[in-house]
Amino acid sequence: MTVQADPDTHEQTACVAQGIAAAESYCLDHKLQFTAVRRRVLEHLLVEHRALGAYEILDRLREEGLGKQPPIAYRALDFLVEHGFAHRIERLNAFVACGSPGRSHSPVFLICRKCKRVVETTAAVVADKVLGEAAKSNGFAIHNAVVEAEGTCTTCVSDTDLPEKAT
Amino acid sequence: MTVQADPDTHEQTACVAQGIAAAESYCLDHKLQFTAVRRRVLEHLLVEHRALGAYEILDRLREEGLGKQPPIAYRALDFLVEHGFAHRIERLNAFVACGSPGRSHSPVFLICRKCKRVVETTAAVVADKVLGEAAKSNGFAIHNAVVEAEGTCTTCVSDTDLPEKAT
DNA sequence: TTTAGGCTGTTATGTTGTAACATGGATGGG
DNA sequence: CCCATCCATGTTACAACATAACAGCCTAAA
Repeated sequence: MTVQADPDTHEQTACVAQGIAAAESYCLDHKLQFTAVRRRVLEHLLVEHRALGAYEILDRLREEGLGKQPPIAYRALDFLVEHGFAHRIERLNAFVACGSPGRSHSPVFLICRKCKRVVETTAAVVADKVLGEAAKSNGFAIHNAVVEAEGTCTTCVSDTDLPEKAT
Repeated sequence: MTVQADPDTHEQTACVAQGIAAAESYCLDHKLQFTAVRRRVLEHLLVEHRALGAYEILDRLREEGLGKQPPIAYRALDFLVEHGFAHRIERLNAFVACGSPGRSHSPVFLICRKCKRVVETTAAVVADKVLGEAAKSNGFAIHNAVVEAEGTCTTCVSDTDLPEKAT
């Protein structure tokens, strides 16, 4: 995936433009409406590169005059998630832009406790395989899997106290 | 882990007694108070063998005269989770009894969409290996991981569509 | 007996999410 | 052109999940 180290310069980077372009073309191809609200929500998610709560997004939409009530934000987020432009982070009740829009994948999320940044990485093959086996031996048919890990990212790990341990 | 096929006979099985006994002895060893509320909540979780919401548990405590307000349930659940007798299922905002209390493990949850049953299986490989690698290459130190898969269990997969949820 | 710690009781409120219905704009068939 | 249809948005109202903050109470140790 694309990783952007410096949030300050991030807003202007190709990251955002690429994400928007990908969504745009996908929507064109699939006759979906990439409306102002949906676009703006995706832009916010792309710019932040961290998980944003629905109400956090709603606040921004309000400031921009794009919507006032929760359903506005939730509907846009549902759309983005449904079509693979964003993911929901269960652990945080929040949403993050997808790092690989268009491609079907089994994302793994690394969530930094301190800065709340979310890195999406694809450990697809192994995760699918191992989970698949676990499911099979328990008679489960998996529709949808979530792998989320909370920890400390490189930039934050140097900062303060705890060196912390794995799982 | 222990899997219990028939919920009707489940209530009386060793499953519950074992879980309670494990918690009891752990609490003794660690000078923790295994109070009535905590015990009862764990019993409910063990009996159900599926994820229960905090308010669902609270309802039962109410019926039994063990508590009326949300904090009662949440505090008991926090205790159980903190000491490894239960897990929180992020995806469902709900809680389930731990299948391997006392042992440190990296649980994977298989959640049935229809009957809401939760099977806990230990695919340590997923957490340790896959996540470990992903984390390493992204400079993350993992504290805590969640692997949750939603799907359809054996008994429900045959039914095709309908009959959701047990209670 | 006093004190400190931990559990429970209670109020109040914060946060997240959705059901249900109304409005309005675009599009395509007649 | 007009209407039916679809889909997005606007709005109200509420449901579901969660916690802050403080009060009371019991027990165990000093």
